[in-house]
Amino acid sequence: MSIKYAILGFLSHQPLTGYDLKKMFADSMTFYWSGNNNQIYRTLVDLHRQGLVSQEMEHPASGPSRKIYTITDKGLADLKQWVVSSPELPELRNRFLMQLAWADQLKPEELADLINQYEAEVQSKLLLVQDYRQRNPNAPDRTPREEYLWQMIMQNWEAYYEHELTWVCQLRAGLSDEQGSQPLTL
Amino acid sequence: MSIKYAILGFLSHQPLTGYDLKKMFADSMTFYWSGNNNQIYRTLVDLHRQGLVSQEMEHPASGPSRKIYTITDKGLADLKQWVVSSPELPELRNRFLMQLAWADQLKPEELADLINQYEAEVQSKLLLVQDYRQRNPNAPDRTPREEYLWQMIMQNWEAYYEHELTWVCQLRAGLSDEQGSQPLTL
DNA sequence: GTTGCCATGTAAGGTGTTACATGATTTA
DNA sequence: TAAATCATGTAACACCTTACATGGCAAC
Repeated sequence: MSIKYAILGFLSHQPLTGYDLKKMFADSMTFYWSGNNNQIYRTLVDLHRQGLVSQEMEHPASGPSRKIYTITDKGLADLKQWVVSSPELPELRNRFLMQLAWADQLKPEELADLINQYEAEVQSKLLLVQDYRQRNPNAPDRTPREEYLWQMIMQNWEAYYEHELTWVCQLRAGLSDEQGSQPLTL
Repeated sequence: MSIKYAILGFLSHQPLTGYDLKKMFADSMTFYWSGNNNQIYRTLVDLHRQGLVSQEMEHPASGPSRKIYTITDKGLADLKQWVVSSPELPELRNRFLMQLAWADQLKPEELADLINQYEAEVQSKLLLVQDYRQRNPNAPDRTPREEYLWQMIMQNWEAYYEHELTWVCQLRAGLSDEQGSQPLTL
């Protein structure tokens, strides 16, 4: 359960409502969640039960009432304990690679088409990430080291999509060169 | 539901039992599944109900009886339809990046330690993938184009872990250089 | 006055993992 | 005779997504 720590992480910067978190997930780029309500609100209830966050109701004169969650010392400790725990290998599920794996029944044009579509997807995502990174140069409340870490995280994503693009080019080149006779020397 | 197509894909080469599939997933490298029984056997039942595979019981004189599944024409058509369907962006969940994101409370040694652990994980996985690729030079029943595609799939994985390693080196370099003062020019 | 945003939540279902259960056969 | 492998399956649970439901306020 890793959304738990994503939430604790966001809360370690500032108190937030469920709705705030939902938005943060939705446009975070680096955190893959769909930003769906169900998980967020349930997890918040759970965190509260475990004493990792405290809850405060706010009934503003205008606007709907909201529950503001603040991380507790216990929550901070739990977060830190997770942060130093052994990192795992990334989970990478590339549906396109599976399509390729069984693509031999396709005609050359069909295969080329598939590859082009994938390239276009990756390309547009890359632009999104680059754009996002330029629009969010640095958050004001971050230490230099933290800022550096976040930049490197963004760069990791950017590099991933860039490498994916160059790989696609290689793939296509190898296919047009007489259907891949000397692909391994590329 | 993408394990469905992974199974159909394997069956498009040859008839297999659930147990065969389980082993293939377990040591496939490129297909991330845990190779757990539950999903495989359930999916096979489901595929059979849908008429995408046919089932044949075998009661060998020695050894347990087994159910051999063979892909049908309908199954082949379904597989092909999926293979040409629009590819999606890969799903990449990197727990380590999330740990980094909230790592600012750590002492420099703790952070360095975390990074080293991640590097070691990636390094050993890379060796595994490289080793696997060299041990399985080419399957006998593949067309040249198919062989090429599988090689490129393996290369995609290999390249991913390689890039992850170089990124880790950059990350560390930027941290030791006076805590990331000029990280962006890397 | 209707669309859109703020804000909370629930229902239902799909997807994936771990662990359990069974029984025969092969190998050490 | 004990352990490993072949072979099939179930139970329970964790995780994640889509869609639904409600209601107030703001802006056009």
